[in-house]
Amino acid sequence: MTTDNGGRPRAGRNRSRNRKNRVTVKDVAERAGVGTMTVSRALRSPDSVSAKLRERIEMAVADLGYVPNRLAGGLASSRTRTVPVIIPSLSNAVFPDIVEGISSVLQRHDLQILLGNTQYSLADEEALVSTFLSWSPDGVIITGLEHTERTRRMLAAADIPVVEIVEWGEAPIDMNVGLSHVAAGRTMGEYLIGQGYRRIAFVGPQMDRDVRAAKRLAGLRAALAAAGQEGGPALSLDRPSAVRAGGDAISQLLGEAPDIDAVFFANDDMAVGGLLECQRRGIAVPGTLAIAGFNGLEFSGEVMPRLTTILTPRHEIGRRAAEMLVTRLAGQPVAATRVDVGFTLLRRESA
Amino acid sequence: MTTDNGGRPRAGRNRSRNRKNRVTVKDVAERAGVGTMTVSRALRSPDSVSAKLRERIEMAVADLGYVPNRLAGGLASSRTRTVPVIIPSLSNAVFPDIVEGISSVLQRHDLQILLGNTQYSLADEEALVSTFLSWSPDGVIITGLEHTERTRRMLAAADIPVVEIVEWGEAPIDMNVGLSHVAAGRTMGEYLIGQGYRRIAFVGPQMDRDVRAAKRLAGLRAALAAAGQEGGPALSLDRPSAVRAGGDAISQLLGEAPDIDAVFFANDDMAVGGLLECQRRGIAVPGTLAIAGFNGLEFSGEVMPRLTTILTPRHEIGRRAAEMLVTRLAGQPVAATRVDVGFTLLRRESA
DNA sequence: GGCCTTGACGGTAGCGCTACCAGCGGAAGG
DNA sequence: CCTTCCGCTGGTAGCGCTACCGTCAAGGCC
Repeated sequence: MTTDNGGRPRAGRNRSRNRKNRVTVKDVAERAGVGTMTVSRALRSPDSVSAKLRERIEMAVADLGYVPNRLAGGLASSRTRTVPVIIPSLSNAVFPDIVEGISSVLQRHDLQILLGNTQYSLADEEALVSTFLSWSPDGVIITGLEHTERTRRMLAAADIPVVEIVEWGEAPIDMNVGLSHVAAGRTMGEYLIGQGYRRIAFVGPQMDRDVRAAKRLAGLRAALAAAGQEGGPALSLDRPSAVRAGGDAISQLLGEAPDIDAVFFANDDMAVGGLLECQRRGIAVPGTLAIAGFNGLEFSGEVMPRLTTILTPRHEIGRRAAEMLVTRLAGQPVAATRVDVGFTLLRRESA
Repeated sequence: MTTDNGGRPRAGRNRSRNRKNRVTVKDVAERAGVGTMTVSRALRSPDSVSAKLRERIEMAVADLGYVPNRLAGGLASSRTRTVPVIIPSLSNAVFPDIVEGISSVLQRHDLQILLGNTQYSLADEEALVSTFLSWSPDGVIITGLEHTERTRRMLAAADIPVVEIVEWGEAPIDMNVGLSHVAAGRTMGEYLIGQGYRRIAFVGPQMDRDVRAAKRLAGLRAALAAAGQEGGPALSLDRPSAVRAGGDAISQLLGEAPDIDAVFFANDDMAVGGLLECQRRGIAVPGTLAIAGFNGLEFSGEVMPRLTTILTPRHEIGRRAAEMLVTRLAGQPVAATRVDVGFTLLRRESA
């Protein structure tokens, strides 16, 4: 047992005891009566070792319970089978879906995820990239196309596959999978205008930091401009996206701009919050006020009326990003290095 | 630039070029006119180096853009500032909250998270633990108290702080933060019985794998038994928890056991799905059918009627687990190594 | 049958860092 | 003024693994 309930301060120093008993390649090599290199090869590329030795080595590994030390391997080869995944937040339901998609591919290829959370801060992102690179990762998956100059430089200099995800656009550092949030915002704007709404408000979370929410707003404004319309107010909340935030936003909007006839929320959780707030207040949706969301989270299709929203293929973004990375790592060419996964307007009842 | 758009297969082999240019402690030492050890010390424990040298070294580091190689450092010291976090799934909204809590503490202490996803499989968990340990992590955070014997052995032998989270119980490997899911299930059962419900059904996701959902059911059954009642059917779905799954479960239950008067869902997302399905079908909640959930996800309080549920302090679990780990790593004793964070029954309108 | 190719195998030299310990100079004490 | 002690500093020896290349045996060829 490693604990003694009282919580003895098990020093972080001096793990030598731990080491003394450690099984190394050398032990395996001796046991199998071969050289260390043969053991190393047998484990990494079994085909390059004769069947007989391979078998002996496998037995020795099993007998001794040998687990290779990845630090040593990584140091020697600068390949670590490690992929940092850098996202702005986990509380926004969008990112777990993406990470799940990434994870489904990477785990199959024996690649470990290092998770980093930037809190939508480019400075934090830069710090994360720096430490992650000190792990000699085999590749990097990072959210968005906007980074500090130093972040871009470090990633480019690392000479490993880099996939920028979620947003699709020009001049990625290396590879890119995502969608145009401006186009998505415009599509929703055009749809709402086409439905006859005129005073369309927008609600986004912390838009000074969440660039993609801001782009959706830009798209909406483009659509309004093209239609020669003015639209309604745009609200940038000072807290992360959440159901409750959407409800509060509705209350605020109704106070400030009671003439609005539609609200486009930058995220479904807020939109559903808005929808439910309307129900509580007895406001007819979409009769009095139309509500639209973004992302196509599962429960947006379960509320009544169902939420009109834009479905983003989050799992696919993660999966494809990971696949591109894996392909590159296998030394194969990646057919398309800039992938626009698009989006789908879900016309439902709320707008 | 590292890309050439066509996707040239950048070989995984031969990163020597990369290496050649790498700035090492030696370069910094030369530049600052000191020995490598002094550089190493200046970076890890600045106080043990004279102010003059420290300053010179800091300048050299900045000038050269030195970033220490963590693999080499880890190999030499067997300390890596790395903490694997092992959870069953990211798609269950519960776990992102926990990871967020962990992350908020660990990032502050310059500890990296290695994320592992077991898909509720103990065999996958064992494989994950094995690879993670080969990284010489400084500690481990792992979900649940049930593991394979080998998993437990490996973790105990690693001689690092281990925190088992989410579930609270006897004989943890090392430290433990969570709550009793049996007690929580019983509490909800007692409440429902107290409210006069008699035919109480239960719906859980993949209960052969999700041990904690099964324990909530066990708690409910204990409450029913104590009250001398029989309850209703228990449904174990064959897919992960989701809103849609809850709606389908309601449909199935109404077909199979139309006399039920309450449904206790093992998760809020399913419960909300059930609630919304009832609304679509015009079934009065709680009049005809009461609905209860579990976890206290945010939107459970926004639907109408609001969902009666059990609030679990997910962020707190993550935060405290990380804090215990950090305390141990600092060589300080942890006051309580087994922490029951408890739960709160949220009596609302749906049951 | 001798020579050269081919492929499996192993020795050795690092990868970049830190633990260990020795050295050295200055402060304190006799 | 010399000794003792202490704290800063740096040389050296690994940490455990893999890249590189040399060795050696087997097989193919003329």
